[in-house]
Amino acid sequence: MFTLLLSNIAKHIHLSKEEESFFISLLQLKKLKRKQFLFKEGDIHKYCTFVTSGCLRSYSIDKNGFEHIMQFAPANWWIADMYSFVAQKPGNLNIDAIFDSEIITIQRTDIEKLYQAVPKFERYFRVLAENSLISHQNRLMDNLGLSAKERYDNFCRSYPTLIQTLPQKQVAAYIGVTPEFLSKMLNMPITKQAG
Amino acid sequence: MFTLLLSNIAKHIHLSKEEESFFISLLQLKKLKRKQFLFKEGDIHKYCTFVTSGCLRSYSIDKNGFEHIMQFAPANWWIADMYSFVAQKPGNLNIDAIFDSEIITIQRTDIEKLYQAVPKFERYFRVLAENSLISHQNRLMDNLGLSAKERYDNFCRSYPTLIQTLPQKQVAAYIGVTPEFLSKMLNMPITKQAG
DNA sequence: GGTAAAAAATAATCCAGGTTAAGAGTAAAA
DNA sequence: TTTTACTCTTAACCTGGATTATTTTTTACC
Repeated sequence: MFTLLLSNIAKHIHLSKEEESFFISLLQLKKLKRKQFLFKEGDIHKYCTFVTSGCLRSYSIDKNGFEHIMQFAPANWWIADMYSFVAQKPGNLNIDAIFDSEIITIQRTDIEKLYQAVPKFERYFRVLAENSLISHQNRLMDNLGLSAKERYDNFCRSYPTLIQTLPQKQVAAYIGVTPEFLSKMLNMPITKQAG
Repeated sequence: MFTLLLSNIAKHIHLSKEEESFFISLLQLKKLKRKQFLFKEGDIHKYCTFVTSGCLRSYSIDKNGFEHIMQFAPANWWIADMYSFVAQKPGNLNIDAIFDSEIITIQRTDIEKLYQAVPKFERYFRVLAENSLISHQNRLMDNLGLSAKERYDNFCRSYPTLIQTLPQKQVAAYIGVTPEFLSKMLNMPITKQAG
């Protein structure tokens, strides 16, 4: 039930039996149906979420009504509106389930308790934040320097499993093109494709 | 000498006199001349850097030879090629000084020692990484959803001091347009500017 | 299975921002 | 104080990707 999360944590820090059971006592299990929201723009984010099955996404909606996907979270990933979660102010993101999903949540106030009781968790979440920062920096550079085709190829390389199950539309909203252009690009004769 | 850094740290964690002097013993002071490199693409990043005066920048160079700026680091900011620093592999970024600068560096191996000796620093760097993550996420959404003019206005709002001292070219390389287009945009009649 | 809704394909037209090139300021270095 | 090298501007032209609209295919759900 919690094994996926515990083994994820074990990669970074070692917990005693007591620490582990204290941690588990702070967790809640939930299920989300496809298209069900975990968090809406304007809410204040109270939970950090770990996905054990299915897939969630976080995205913002720009002033023209277009969705831009910040992150996909398949099994074994954390997801949150970091800004709202950290600052405890209304967030700009929406988070919902792309497929039926099972998640584990932990409340913000409980994370603070956890940091007090088991400071090792500061390390775990530091490493997570650093890795997430690195991947966002990479993505930013890709958006500034690569063509749509290159960003698409990158995406396929980074998420070989996801690309098979996700609607094209969602991929377009992640790499930063319209669904129409992505379709055109994928059906373009090979000879015309940019490397 | 180290007061700027110490007061930055004091905002997040409290250090005893012993902890403080141990920390200081790990630091090195350096000076960089304008245009001098701290780090070049392909190097393995051994230092984390805190700027006490002047301004550094980190940037990558795309396959067409264009620079894209990841971060400006004026006084009171940290800067590093996080990927290279964390993974200890050759990095993709360059870091150099835009103006003559004074910096404090700490070696990666010493940071690990610091985490062992004073675990509170895990918290300090966790909070830093989280804040940095939030601002990179914001920037990513801005790049996906806003026009060049809006990104420029955002930049002016976020860095009111920097905008006065930076060459336009550097601002263009940050917001993701060519210097030519930025110039055109800034000299466009007000009536034609997008909101 | 039937049908309503969403997703994908196709195509014509449009535009924000890129490209190229050349000249005019301006700062730095010698 | 004169080179030398950036930086900024201007302008004509170009293009990757957006927009809009219509049709076809797939998927979800009764």
